[in-house]
Amino acid sequence: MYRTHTCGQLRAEDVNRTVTLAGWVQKVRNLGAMTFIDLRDRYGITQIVVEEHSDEATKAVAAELGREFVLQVTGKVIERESKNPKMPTGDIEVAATSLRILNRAITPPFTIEEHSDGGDDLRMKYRYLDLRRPPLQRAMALRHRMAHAVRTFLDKEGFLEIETPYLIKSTPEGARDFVVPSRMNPNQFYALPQSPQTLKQLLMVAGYDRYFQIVRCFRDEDLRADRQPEFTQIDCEMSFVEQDDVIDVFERMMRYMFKEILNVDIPEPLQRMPWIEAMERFGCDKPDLRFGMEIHEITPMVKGHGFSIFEDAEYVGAIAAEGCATYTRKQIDELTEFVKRPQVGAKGLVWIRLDAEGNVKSSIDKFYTPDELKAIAAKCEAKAGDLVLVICGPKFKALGQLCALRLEIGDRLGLRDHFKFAPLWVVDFPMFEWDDETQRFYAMHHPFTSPKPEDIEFLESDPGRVRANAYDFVCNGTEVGGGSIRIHDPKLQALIFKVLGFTPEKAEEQFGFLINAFKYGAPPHGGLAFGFDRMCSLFGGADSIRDYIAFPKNNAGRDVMLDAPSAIDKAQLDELYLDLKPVE
RNA sequence: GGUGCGUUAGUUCAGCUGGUUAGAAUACGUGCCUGUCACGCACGGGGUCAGGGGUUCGAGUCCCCUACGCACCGCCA
Repeated sequence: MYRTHTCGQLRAEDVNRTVTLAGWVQKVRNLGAMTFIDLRDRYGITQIVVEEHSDEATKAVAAELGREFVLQVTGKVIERESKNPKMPTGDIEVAATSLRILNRAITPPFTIEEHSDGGDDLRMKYRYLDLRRPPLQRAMALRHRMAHAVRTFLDKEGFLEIETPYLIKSTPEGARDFVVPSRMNPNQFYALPQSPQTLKQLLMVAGYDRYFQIVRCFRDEDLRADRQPEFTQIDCEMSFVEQDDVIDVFERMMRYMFKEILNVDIPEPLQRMPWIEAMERFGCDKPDLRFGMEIHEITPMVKGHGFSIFEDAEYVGAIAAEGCATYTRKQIDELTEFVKRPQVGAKGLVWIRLDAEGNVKSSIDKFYTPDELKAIAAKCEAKAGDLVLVICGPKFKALGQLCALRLEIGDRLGLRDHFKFAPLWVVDFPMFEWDDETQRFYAMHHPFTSPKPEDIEFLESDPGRVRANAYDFVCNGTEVGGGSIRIHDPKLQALIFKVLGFTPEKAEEQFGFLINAFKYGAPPHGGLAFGFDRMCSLFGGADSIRDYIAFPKNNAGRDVMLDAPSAIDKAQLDELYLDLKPVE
């Protein structure tokens, strides 16, 4: 037996017990006659003491120890002479009677402690060392507990977890597919699923009316802090349901998760905000409701005063930055620079300062009287001491820029507290999005999403006006989940494909298996999928999902630890009938 | 495809308007130390300043290219 206890287990009541521990040497403090060793495993740290009267063999081993040696210690638990209240095991220590080196370690490239001195890149390369650190171990444990809670809840609700294949058919709509060549079917490729969307719909046809799966999905698109090429979804689908039924189940699931994992009570029921309202009040479809500073349209108030920038604009909108009237010229310039960055793309920023006494001063004093400026400020719900910030342009572009500005101010004012949660549903998404480049409509969600019955009449005449039975679960400015009620009527599905520019032949080629299945009695159905990694980072209070994935990819989609992707040899290529094209 | 920031000791970083032998902290090694827990003290080793090109009497420092890292825009039905 390698150990009788873990390194996080022993307490004052264990004094006098003879124990054996095994773990990694985090730190050796040699005081000359005596040596202290911090021994670590994933349960905690226990201090080992090698005293002067210890036998020579034990002292010799202690003198040899280095960081991250794997060590087995046998000894007696004793009360510490000087206790350490910062450690759960701080009342005791183990007086070693025997030390056995189970394995040696070379010096690690960074310190393996609560706060490492290593940079992100280095820690990623030695991920197995970083994963020894308590913050990463807490993240892995959180992820485990969350997956467990999901399964517990959905099992109780009668959902079956059913696995779907990873080697499936490529469907060029949407994200780029990762593809896998088939040796037995030369020149043909599987695709890895971007989500099990069509498969779970087939499960509905098959009569499994409550399905879920915690499943890996793959998208060959550029990465972000909250986006990985392979990521995990809680994928769910239900039959004989309408939008309210789906929202009901998964709102209860989220309420259960918040309570079970964080002991946080979220409102009941959650707010449901129509997409257009989210856009007009917050500038985006995933509003951060942890703070106010909503966007207000002031277009009619500013027109007709000779300020040509506003005269030419389709839309003029503003937010009132709380307490920012004291911002210096330099700080306002910084904000102006922020909105003018290519990532935000505004042409400029107009400001109106409402000082503590209620006097106004602005960058457009020449064009508006103080009373007019005060009226604009009032429209934005600005109080004395606030700074009104105005952006104009094409409506949805300007709204997006105001959204970016609002979040920036929120960050600056510390209003985006990681441990405050503001969840909501965003509903009534548009069915289609127009793409200027390809001059066609794309499904905003996916082509199986059903339109609102009352909007079906506009499908052909005015597709941009049609709203979908689609809904997103949003929290703190992040889209955590999304779904829709699907189409189960083949005629309606054919019409949607037509609006999306699919010829019947193209639709048949890509989705024939689904269209065909629907001829055999498809129940009305719908569902949704949560981004599990994002949910973990949200619950863990982090911005990046990488710390909640044991072995994540870097910015360029590389696994720097494995050094993947990598070239394969000629024999492997030949077997797959593949030739490589030189990179330009 | 694009924008911004970054790359200097094992590690995290400093290094100003270009100017002698590139520093600090920490880690590492050696020695001393009986209550440490960020142990302490002393000494020591450790550098292709990411790579390439250019400007200059002279480049870690300025310019260009490349590579790599991070964040973001596009993209992510």
